[in-house]
Amino acid sequence: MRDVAELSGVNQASVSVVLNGARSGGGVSEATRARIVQAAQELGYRRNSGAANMKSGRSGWLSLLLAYNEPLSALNDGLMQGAGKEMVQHNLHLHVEGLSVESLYDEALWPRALREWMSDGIIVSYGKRDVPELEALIQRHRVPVIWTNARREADCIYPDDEGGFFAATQELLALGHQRIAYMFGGSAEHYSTEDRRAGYERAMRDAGYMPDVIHGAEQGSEEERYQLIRSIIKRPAAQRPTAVLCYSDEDALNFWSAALEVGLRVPQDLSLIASVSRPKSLQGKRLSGLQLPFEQVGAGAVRLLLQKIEEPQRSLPPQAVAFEASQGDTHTQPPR
Amino acid sequence: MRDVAELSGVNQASVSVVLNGARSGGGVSEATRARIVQAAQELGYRRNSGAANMKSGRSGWLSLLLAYNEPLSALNDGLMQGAGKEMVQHNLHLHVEGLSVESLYDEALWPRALREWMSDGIIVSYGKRDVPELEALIQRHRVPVIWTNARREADCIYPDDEGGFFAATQELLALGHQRIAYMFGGSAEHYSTEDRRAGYERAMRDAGYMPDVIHGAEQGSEEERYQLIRSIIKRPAAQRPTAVLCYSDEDALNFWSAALEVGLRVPQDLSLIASVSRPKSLQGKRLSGLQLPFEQVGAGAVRLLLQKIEEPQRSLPPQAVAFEASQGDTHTQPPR
DNA sequence: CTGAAAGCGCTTACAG
DNA sequence: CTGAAAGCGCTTACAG
Repeated sequence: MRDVAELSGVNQASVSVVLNGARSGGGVSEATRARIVQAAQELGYRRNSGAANMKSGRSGWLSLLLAYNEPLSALNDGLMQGAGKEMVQHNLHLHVEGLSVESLYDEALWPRALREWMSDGIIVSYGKRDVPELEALIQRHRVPVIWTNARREADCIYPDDEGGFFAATQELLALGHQRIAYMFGGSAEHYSTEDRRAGYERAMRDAGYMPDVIHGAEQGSEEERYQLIRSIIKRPAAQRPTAVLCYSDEDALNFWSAALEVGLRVPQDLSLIASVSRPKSLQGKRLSGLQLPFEQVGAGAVRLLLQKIEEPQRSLPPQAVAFEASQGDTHTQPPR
Repeated sequence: MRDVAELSGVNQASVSVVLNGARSGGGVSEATRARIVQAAQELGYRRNSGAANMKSGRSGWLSLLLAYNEPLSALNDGLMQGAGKEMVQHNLHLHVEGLSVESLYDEALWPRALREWMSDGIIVSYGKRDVPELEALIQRHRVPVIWTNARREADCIYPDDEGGFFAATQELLALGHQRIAYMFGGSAEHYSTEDRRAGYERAMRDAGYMPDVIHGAEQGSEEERYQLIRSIIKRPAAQRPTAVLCYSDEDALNFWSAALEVGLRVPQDLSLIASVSRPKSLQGKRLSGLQLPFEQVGAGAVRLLLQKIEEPQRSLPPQAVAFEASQGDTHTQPPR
């Protein structure tokens, strides 16, 4: 900056105002401004963000702490994009640190966003229900935090899994399905496991039908799980579900292939809906899916975090983000 | 830090040495050290990393610029993890910024890692073949850079797609397959599109067989693509391939479902191998896959970048990372 | 419209 | 073993 000032024949402070000044203009003539910009270009000037942050007390960074634990890490893209787009509007930047399980227990591996003062706030996407270690770490460091993809008492935002599966079940009911099964799935550590089933059951009960939750084989091998699915597809037609709602898209594809195996068509003979984080296809048809609304979760998390940064003491009420209606080629009227 | 010094009755500089000093000890007695650590805990001291970087001239961050463009963004996890693990060993931290297409053209959206001086070097994962805009941006900012997932003249590291598909073809040949087809795929912008096909063709020619590349429908709908696959499965047995190698796991699953539709079994009647970024299953069997070696690419990128930071002028030779042998349940001996 | 000065929170050589 | 001082590169209020 001193070099730029010298080359353009002005004071270093003027360079600061022109290149990074908050108020545009700031009392610098157009000619001077042009000279400074020119000089900065010539010298390849890049601001030292450490120095800038030190003075201003704000870094302009928000940190996203992303758990490495499969299968939840697949959620990255949507969250990042949603958060990123929202941040552009506030002239903020997103900064992602991976968070491995081990890193919670070894001080040397702690995310730097927690250990040091380097971002204005933190968005956590951990995915498990209870992480007391992480909780303690955060408490101790008094950083503004918003939790995503977790249902907690405050300061969180997550997809409305209960509502989404309720609505999807209603959609199938509206098409005329009555024997709608739910293929249970998910990790015991994640709220969605309970919530999705609950949404399905509520819709079934509301409509006066018995929920049919397909359990078992959760712990078994993939092979066992497939055999279970096959046995359901092979039920006599009058007992076979005409539609299956699945926690996971993998299971939906397994229903699909089991149907193929016995000569049933999807969706004419069997409707399928599952939640998906990215579109899935088979036979050139798109699996009807509830797209997880992670872009909105990401954007919402940024907005909440900005509030939290303003008023760190205030608890923010939990926020559930609605799914969009299921889209795809694998749900239709039931066979008559 | 001043507060910590006061509370523990020492000079601020001693606090710095104890809490963040490079050389352990640094000439501070054990008793003093303990008092200082205690005081820091009590006050919840967190170092201001901006100030620290400013003094030391090194930030301890490496930036990973990650393209948002589907479908390449799915590569995140492996790269991040591989890079992250390697960095821990050098006491460095990984910092990820998303890179959208638009951000290349709008100065306000440029990654901060480029605009500002805030990390010691950059790992780029963009995925497209040519990105002159990004190239120019980087050149202009004179930051040490390593490119991943791109085959370039220098300073890059990428999966050895040619070698991987060569080896997979040889594996199928070794099992006794002769009619091995290759389902073409990939984006025109990515080197793997060419390289995978080339690896397949080289293995076939080496063995004295005609390559059978299934083209067409690249631009068509998913439905058209599936019809093409179906027509191949419906060929008379003597002309039908006994094994298909696929660029994408989606196509492999489509071959699989087409086989199911006409009553062929996988792998007894049809072997399938595809490259995968995460495991895929159908019917409770795992698709035989070439696992993309992104963890190694990430770790290697960090090592290369550290070299580059030491000697920014030197061009580093391109580095291709081998795939592991294909694993899964869908390749076996051909039907007799 | 432009310049001089203070100070953000650290690290590092150096003096005691 | 401990302390005093300089200075990293900025921003911001203030003086001219």
